[in-house]
Amino acid sequence: MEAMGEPKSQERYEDELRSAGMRITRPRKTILKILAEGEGHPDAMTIFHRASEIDASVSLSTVYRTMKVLEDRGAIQRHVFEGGPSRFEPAGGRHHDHLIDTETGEVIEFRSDKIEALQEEIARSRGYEIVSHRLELYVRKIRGRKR
Amino acid sequence: MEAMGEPKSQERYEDELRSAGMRITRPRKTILKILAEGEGHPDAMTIFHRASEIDASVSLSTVYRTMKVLEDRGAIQRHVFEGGPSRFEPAGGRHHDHLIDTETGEVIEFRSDKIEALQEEIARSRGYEIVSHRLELYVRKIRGRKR
DNA sequence: TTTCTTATTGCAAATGATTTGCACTTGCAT
DNA sequence: ATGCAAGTGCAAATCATTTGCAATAAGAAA
Repeated sequence: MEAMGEPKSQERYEDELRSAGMRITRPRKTILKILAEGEGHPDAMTIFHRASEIDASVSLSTVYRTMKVLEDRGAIQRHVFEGGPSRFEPAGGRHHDHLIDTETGEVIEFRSDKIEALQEEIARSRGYEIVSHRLELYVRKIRGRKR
Repeated sequence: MEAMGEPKSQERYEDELRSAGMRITRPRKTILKILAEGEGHPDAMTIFHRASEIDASVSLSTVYRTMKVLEDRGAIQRHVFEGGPSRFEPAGGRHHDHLIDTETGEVIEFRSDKIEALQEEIARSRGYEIVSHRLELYVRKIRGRKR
């Protein structure tokens, strides 16, 4: 049922870089491994920390540089939620939007064709075509019986 | 027909500050005048420049401090569009979302009750309640006959 | 496998937007 | 008019991210 931010294997990421003529270096391997683990929507610092546990020599700059390269190649997507640092997720799945739990920071993906259609309609009616869009719902868990 | 980001008079802004026990200083008066002119969705630097023409002594820090105060008092709203600096607009009108012309940076407001309802539904179905949300359509003007 | 070219790296310093510490002003209640 | 806390300008600090540079290491070629 999971199918939007579908994680990719480390090999898949490596191929994406290799086929773009990029070198597969030690630090990159480490970073890709972290991404392949697919733990949520990590920010650069989180990736850096996880990577450091595997190889203490990878630098934060390299994390940033690698993320940029992956983003440019379309291998990952960057999201900037309210007031926070950029967070990344594997790209390639279908487009989707996000629910951000304001208490935990957890990100939940969702998509609504109805909303997509309405957006399209709104832009068109104003004489515009959509280049990209973002819809973010900042939410709080409903406690109580609420089924 | 304009009714969402309805501009406010300088007096209105001053009252909002005064009733919050804040002093109406010279720099604040200048900044509020700029906001009252309601030219689009300016960022701090733009406000600073416009204010400087009226009173060259107002500082950028004061612009930032004033915007923060106004935001905390709920007198204005801050928006951070893709990769840009914060931009401000008078608050108080009905909630609305934005279309951002990717070529000119112009911001157009809109609202869709249908979309609002769908968002509500999506959050609820996941066991959450919406705290706030943002929907931004990055668009490009459709040229040609397209009526 | 050794060589060699150049992409990549780590580090430190630079950026850009925004915030803050501090000593000096200035609203404005008395 | 006065007094003092709120507000200000300025410079320095923050935060996330980028970049210059000299050193290092992929991986194509020999």
